[in-house]
Amino acid sequence: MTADHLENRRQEIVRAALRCFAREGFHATSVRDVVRESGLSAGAVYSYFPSKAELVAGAVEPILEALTGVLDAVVVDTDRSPEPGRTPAEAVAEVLRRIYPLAVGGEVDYTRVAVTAWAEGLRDPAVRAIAEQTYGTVRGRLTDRVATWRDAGHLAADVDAEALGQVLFSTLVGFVLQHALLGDVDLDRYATAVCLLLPRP
Amino acid sequence: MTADHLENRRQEIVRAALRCFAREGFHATSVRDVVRESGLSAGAVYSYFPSKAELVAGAVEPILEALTGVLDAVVVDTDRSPEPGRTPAEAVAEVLRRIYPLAVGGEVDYTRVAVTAWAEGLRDPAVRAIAEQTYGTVRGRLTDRVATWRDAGHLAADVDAEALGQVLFSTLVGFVLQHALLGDVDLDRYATAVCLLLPRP
DNA sequence: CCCGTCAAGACGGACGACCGTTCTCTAATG
DNA sequence: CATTAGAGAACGGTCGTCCGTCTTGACGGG
Repeated sequence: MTADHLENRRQEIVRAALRCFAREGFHATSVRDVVRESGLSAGAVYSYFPSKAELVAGAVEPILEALTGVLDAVVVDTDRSPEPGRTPAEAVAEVLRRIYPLAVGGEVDYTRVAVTAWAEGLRDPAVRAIAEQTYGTVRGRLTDRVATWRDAGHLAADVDAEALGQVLFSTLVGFVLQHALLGDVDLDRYATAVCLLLPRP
Repeated sequence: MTADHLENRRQEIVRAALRCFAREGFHATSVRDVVRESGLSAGAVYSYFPSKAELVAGAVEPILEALTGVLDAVVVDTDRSPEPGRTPAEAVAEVLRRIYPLAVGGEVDYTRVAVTAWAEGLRDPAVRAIAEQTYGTVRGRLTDRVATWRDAGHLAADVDAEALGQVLFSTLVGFVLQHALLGDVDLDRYATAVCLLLPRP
């Protein structure tokens, strides 16, 4: 088996699994469901993933990687600009606008997978590790932006950048939750509202 | 069986179930687990709850009711004051401060149950209905506060109150998620940071 | 050029464990 | 004695996983 073939099959299976997970969550989808959705056999799936838990981890990881990717792209764009023209809140809004089409534009709604991944992270150490690492990175970037913004004199010198980074992070995950669970949030209106936070003095 | 006895037993079972759910989530806790935790028998549990799904719903409902209760209390307090002295962000911070001891001060960490309830709401219509109703109410209250604040001239007249209400709601659920999943948020620092979001002009 | 060989990928039924739920029996109460 | 809450074994079904069987396609000897 060539390495290419192995990787292709793995991705095929992961995509089938994600369709199932988005529909029913991790626990309510059986391995049989994934097998059926993938068009393969149980034996075939188990020759690419040693257990259901590994399949879950394999499905969660690329989603969170995409999030850090987008965030880094926005930060890089910002760093390139001559001066920090965006407030930290505007940076968050930009991240939202960029990640939205990736999250809900495809065949699966990744916001639904994200919410089930949060729940799974509470008990599965592997998922938790992925979440801690990724979300830690994302939040750290936001904290850095806040600190820079504060040190440029736009916020009081004693502002707690880390806590404010946590709050801005909340506006990201809060959008994900409301989109997945309540389904009544509009990206543009939400992003616009985010930009009202931490206004320039 | 007296109505008192029935209600006491039901609450006993619900509390045992919540301990299990906070540990492992809904799907990973079996009815046997709840039976063991409650010290009763399977037959007894099933004579108070017709199914596991009802048990889940019975566990989720009082948690969300507590949330709306606290929110209403804060809104009432605010309405009593001679003028709206609190910004909408400060109202959110106050809700956080009041609900925190209820959520994590007892024998179970309700933020963990909340996160698993979100995931369950994606697929269980009964849980979803409870979440939609409660969170809809909470968000509506926040939207009202924003609209009042805007109409008092503290925000531009064309501000989208509903969207800003959604953003403020995100800071609530975002705290819950970060507390449950990452465990590294400090209530006081977070609440203080929330207050910075919408400063008085 | 054709056919026999062989290895590897895929298949899908089988397995034990455990699931949610039910039902009969027991014990204690008033 | 009548009634009923509670106990816990038992049931059919489904779970995750494994493994024996089969298909397929590349390759080399005649």
